[in-house]
Amino acid sequence: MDRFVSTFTNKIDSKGRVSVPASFRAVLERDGYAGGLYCYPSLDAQALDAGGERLAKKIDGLLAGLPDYSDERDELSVALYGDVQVLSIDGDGRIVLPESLREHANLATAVTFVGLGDKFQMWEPKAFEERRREARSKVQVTRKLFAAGGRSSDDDGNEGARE
Amino acid sequence: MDRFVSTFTNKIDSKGRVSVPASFRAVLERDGYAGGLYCYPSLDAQALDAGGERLAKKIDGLLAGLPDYSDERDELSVALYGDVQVLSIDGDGRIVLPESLREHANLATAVTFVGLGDKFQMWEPKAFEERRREARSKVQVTRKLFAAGGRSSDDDGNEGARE
DNA sequence: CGGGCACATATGGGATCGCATGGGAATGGA
DNA sequence: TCCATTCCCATGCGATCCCATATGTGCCCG
Repeated sequence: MDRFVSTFTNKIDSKGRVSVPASFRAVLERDGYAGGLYCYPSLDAQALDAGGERLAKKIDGLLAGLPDYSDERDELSVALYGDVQVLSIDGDGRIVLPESLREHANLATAVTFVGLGDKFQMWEPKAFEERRREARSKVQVTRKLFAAGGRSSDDDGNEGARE
Repeated sequence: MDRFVSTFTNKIDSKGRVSVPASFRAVLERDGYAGGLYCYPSLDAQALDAGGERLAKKIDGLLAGLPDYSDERDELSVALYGDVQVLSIDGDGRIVLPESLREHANLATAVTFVGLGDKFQMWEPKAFEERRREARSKVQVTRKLFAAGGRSSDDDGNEGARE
């Protein structure tokens, strides 16, 4: 297993600690774990994005695509790197979320970890339920577009993966 | 044999375990079994979809087509990866269905496994009976359309493969 | 041709292990 | 000295493993 998959909800204890789901930790180690977890506010949601080395490389890759000293690059650099925190995982597989991050995602007593392949997100549980509902209904639409769109080689794939 | 075929109904025991039909397990192993079974709620039915590595790659393929950090990608990721569970198969060929999945498919005491070629579905037995009846009558209609259109060779193929 | 034996599968229960969680002790910085 | 952070250990629950039983199916041998 080398991707972040499925969702887990864990509690935040009185010291602000949260267990990272064991399966996610396993992925991180396979990913060339360097003692830290990269974590930053999601750009377009009240959630946090996090991942290991692979995610860090992806961000680098995104920036590399933009010309040096362009406004876009500066903005993206700030947006992506500016708020990144490196969270260390303690001996029991737990992390501590800094105040600034908890605030952005509105985290108080529990955290829902959502695997997204290369990275994972951390949500306030109720907010995630809402988001999931939304995503589902939108996918229904997207799916119809795929089916109607007609890239036939992909078509097979879609049929298999969706239904 | 490299496709999931035919249907089986097995019981859920007091711990929530269900035996995966032996023939399905055989398919999974041929599929490059990596210790887990990918399973997620069907988007448009009260059932679960499941498969092996091949199915996982299809999901990846879908996402690979979308740019990083696009809204579409995020939504698909959440809807697909977020809901996916990796179920491990124990030494006796059984899996445990998490509460969230059982709920979606309304599974309580038994599960009907339905082979669909690349993947298979898990249904509450009565719900599946209902669904099967429906499918049968629709096939009748489809068949008449084919017959009218005139490609008779395809006729056989579809009918055989689907139901 | 028939009986019985061997094997595979499904199912149930007990024992063990790992993980999430909570709290106290040690450490370090202001 | 006080507060915050990190380390270490204890515990309870759930998940996983292992073994036992039942039911059936095919095969071999009489």
